[in-house]
Amino acid sequence: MDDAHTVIWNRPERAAKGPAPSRTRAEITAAAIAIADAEGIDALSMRRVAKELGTGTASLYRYLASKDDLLDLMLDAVAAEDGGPPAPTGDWRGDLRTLAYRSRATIHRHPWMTSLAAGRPSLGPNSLDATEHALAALDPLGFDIDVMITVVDTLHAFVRGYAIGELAQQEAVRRSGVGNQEWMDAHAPYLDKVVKAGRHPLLARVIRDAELPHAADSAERGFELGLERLLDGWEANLPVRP
Amino acid sequence: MDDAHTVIWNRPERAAKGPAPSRTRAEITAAAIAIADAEGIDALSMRRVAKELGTGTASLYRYLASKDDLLDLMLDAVAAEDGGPPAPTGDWRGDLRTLAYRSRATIHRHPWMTSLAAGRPSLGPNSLDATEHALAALDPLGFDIDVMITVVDTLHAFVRGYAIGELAQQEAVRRSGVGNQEWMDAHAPYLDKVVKAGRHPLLARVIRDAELPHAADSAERGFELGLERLLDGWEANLPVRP
DNA sequence: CATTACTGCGAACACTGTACCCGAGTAGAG
DNA sequence: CTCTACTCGGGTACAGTGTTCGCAGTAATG
Repeated sequence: MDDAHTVIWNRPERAAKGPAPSRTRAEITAAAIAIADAEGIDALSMRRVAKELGTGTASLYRYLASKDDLLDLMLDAVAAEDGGPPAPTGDWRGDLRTLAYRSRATIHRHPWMTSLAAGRPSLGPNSLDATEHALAALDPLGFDIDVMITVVDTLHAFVRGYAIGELAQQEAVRRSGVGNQEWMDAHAPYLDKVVKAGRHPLLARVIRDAELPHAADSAERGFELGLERLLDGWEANLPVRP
Repeated sequence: MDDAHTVIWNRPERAAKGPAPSRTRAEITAAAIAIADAEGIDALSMRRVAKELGTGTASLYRYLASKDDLLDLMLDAVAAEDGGPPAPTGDWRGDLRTLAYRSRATIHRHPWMTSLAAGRPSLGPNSLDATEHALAALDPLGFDIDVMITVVDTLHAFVRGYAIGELAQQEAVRRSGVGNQEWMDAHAPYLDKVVKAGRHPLLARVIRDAELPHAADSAERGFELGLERLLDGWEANLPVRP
């Protein structure tokens, strides 16, 4: 069995013999990302990609073994799009913060990422680069290598999880085709009923008294607050330098 | 326009007139969850659910407006399955920890949750219950209501994001149909190449020296570590009690 | 220059979600 | 008790999906 090609990153772009391919994997990936960005992940079909590229649908399967491979390529392409992560500055808090904000911004630019990452670990070269740089920011702290992994994992988990929560709202609005105001109007009577039922006193307090949910930058501020507490947690557990 | 029924939770189970429906929404939801648990989210189709229930496919649309509605119902049903969250004990760290572990366990029992939650805010009654209880655990701490929201959000974000990372691996294995060992074998030569290339010294150190990734309970320990740091972060920022 | 190994791609297959329509059956009104 | 209005179940159909097959054409190799 030809094991070498079962992993997309190991497949050669061009064959040894035969005519030159008229398209590249990068071209196909870019077209797919453009579609997903503009019309959502549900609009991304092989036929749609082919149409965008002015080619036959079946031709795509000369470059990709499956649609899943295309999704892998999309995830990795996105990981590289802003020229790779910045170099460590020595200020580990700032570095991690920057990393987190950039990661969140990337997800916002490509909302479909969140639904994709759910069933797909990314081992693409650009994703590996990103992990390397996150580790580099932590390196001077003197953490155990195992602890460093958990720090990076936790940071990623928080960013991913938080961004998913943010986008779930937006996606629901987009999917149902109604505007944000109409969506809130549609749910308001239901939430009112919940509050009036009295079995959720704290939720009622949230709906009545909380200011953050109504703020224009509520997601921004919630993200900042969560992130800073996370950093605080590590700062309180720095290893003793020898 | 009939706004009241545009939200699934407001739709009456039974119509005012006419014959009694032979199935319930709960029955359909349970069948769908069983399929998704056993065969993965990709195997969940309306025809498959209908077959499981011994009914016609089109009949399902008497109970649900769309497949998306079914997915919403599934998410909310899962939120209720272990009899609701436990009551606050006064030990806020313990309470939040319990909540986090239960949430993670639920996701592990139903891996498809992660791919669904990506595009769907959960406003079902059971999901609201869960939020209420999380807020209750925090109530005695004297946090501002807005801060309480961010704490709950951040905790959820971490748990969701971390569990997604865990399941991505498992899902990839399940999807490709090969065992965990075969999967690692298939990727090993590629990772070796990366290490040998020398441009990822810290990743190389991880692959060579780290013990955690090879431990049987690596995910468990990583989760615990991340969670404790998160709790540390809040503990370091408790409000001054008057 | 024949051979070989590739490329592009139309057509087809087995699926999917769901709209439409029908006969059958039931509940409330008179 | 009859009538009528409405709901239920479900067969059929449609548009769309990912993917495979087979064939014609092309570029490099020996």
